[in-house]
Amino acid sequence: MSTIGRPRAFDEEAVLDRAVEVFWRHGYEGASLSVLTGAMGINRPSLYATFGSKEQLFQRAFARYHETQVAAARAALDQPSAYASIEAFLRSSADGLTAADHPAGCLSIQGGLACSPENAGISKILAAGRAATESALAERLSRAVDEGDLPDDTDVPALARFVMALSEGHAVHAAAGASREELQASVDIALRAVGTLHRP
Amino acid sequence: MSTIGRPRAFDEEAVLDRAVEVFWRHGYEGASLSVLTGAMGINRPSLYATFGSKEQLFQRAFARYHETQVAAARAALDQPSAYASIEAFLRSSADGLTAADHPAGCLSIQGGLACSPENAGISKILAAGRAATESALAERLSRAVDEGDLPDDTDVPALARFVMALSEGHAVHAAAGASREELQASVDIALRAVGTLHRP
DNA sequence: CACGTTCTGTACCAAGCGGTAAGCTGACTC
DNA sequence: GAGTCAGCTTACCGCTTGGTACAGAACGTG
Repeated sequence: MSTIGRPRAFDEEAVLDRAVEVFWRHGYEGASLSVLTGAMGINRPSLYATFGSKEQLFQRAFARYHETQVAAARAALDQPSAYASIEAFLRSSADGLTAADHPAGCLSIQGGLACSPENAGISKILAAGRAATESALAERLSRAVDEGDLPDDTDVPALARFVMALSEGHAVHAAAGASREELQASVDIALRAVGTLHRP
Repeated sequence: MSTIGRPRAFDEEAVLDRAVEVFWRHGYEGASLSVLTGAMGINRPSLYATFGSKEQLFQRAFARYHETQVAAARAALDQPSAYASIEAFLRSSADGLTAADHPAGCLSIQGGLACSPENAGISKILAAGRAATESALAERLSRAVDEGDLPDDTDVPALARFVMALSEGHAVHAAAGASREELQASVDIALRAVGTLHRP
């Protein structure tokens, strides 16, 4: 914008990344402003001047989470076959859910599946994010049907839901301490189901 | 206990059921004492005299949830084959997650996957409950291996984890509004994977 | 009937919550 | 170097949180 006035003493994206981590670890309601500002290294008024409110900060954080984390899983859908896309999606999810450089699990679920009545909007935002990912999955699978890669009578929404639900369950497991190998072994089993779909 | 003194004006199990529903809908931290006492129809001091603290109330509520809800899914494991047990487990879970007489989803997950630091114990209690169900599943599958129903080289823990993770994912979906039929269609796909295990 | 006992209702507590007003600090322009 | 504007710091706001002290009400017992 402008260079007049005292320059900002922090990098907006950097402090946003710290906020992502706090929300990820403690959820929306569990992340108090004191913990947030402590982790972000800025004071309350700076937070409010920059992001507006706790809820707006969360939305920014959630958007950034999608850019930096969910994008990888979505990119995995660029595989030549439906099977390969699902495998890549599930494997990269499992990797992301158990990566060492950030909290275990998934912000879309840790963030606040259940909230107090006044924060019900947060649950909706998270659900919308998950639904968008599921839609991307369904679109990829629909293309596979068009290309003859999957049978015409494939229940595409159900298959997308199955894959997404498994990934969400893995997120729950990861948050409880499951290892990467444990999740990948579960993926192995899921892929057996997908394998049966290719040969009608 | 004793009949001396003023008799209690409420039924302990009845008010506990109301507490279960509030925790289920709003999670541990999202369920304030005001909302809890309002739904339970008792005053704060009665709640504390009867249950001790909010956390102890939650533990009682979670135990009751297991008795009344999770027990059905566990009972589904009493089927003659591993396939039938898994199918019954997943189908009864899907039914329970979308029943009309209580909130959608699962208290074990809605309750508080992520919490503020001082309530981290709640997440652990919930995780332990889920782990217990997964163990019951694994035990049933292990028996199936012993009986020759599943191949000797079956990765039993992974299969149990797969089934449990899918069920948890369905809980996430149900909380976001998924219908019973949508979940059952996802179960249909999962069962394809299980079907391939029976014929080695 | 008065007693001890136990529950209920009101009214309250300290602490933490999300959010903000006001003044100081620092970097730029003129 | 004075003026200006944005950001930082401190201290505070009203409100809600989980939890409790205290007095009154309802019972069984002497």
